[in-house]
Amino acid sequence: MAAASQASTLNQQALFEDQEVPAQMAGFFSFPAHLTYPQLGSCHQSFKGFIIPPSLAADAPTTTSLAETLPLSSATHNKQREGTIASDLGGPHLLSLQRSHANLWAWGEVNECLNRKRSGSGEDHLGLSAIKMKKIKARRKVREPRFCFKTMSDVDVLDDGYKWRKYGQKVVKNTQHPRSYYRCTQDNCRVKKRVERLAEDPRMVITTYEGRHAHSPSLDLEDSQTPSQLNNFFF
DNA sequence: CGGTTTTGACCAGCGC
DNA sequence: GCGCTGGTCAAAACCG
Repeated sequence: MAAASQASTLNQQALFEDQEVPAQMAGFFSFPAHLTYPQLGSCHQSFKGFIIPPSLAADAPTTTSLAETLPLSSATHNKQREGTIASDLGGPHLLSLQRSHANLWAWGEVNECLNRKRSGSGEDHLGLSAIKMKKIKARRKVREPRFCFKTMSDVDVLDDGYKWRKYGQKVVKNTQHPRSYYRCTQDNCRVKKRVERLAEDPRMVITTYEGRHAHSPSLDLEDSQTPSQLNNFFF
């Protein structure tokens, strides 16, 4: 489990589900290391991410659909196009997302998707068929809030500061890489996560968190930063 | 020896 | 109703 927790270069897309993400947050940016992120906990490495607003994310509850809806190229294509989150923050302005020219590509994509969503054009939203959407909505009723990352990494498990126990592994249809299932080891914490590699590009790891931690990240880590200050980083 | 991983079995939801 | 698929369980194996 923990042996695979050292990722080097990360390049991620983040999908916030069932959460209110400020509209100004959508886009590419860099997550600094040693801050606490919702459901991720304390990240011990910096990574680049792509936030999808909940208005878009709400219809993409599975990692499969995430992979389908977000072009793979958007992560790699924007390596140098991200804004930044200031790490020296405090008070209400925890986030400082720079909406620069260099970020236009990402913003364009988000806005385009938003417009499509608003106008309700077509039967397909983000490439999902009506049947699939129906299926997804049916399942969403009983699901905890989820949060997905698409990561370019040679290791599967992101070091997020929490302790996980693997409880299953499954070969998913149409993929050559198995999906692994993890559960938070903390008592009374029902958070789960799934880790799988993208069929189209095995370099990409998709991590899906389900539920919210009811506790702080593991204390045996060197990070002594007060999680309470940053637990509501986004929310 | 206790915690973690592996892996086959089982179950529930869904489409046909 | 049946078969397929994803998700979970649980016993055995593994490891520090």
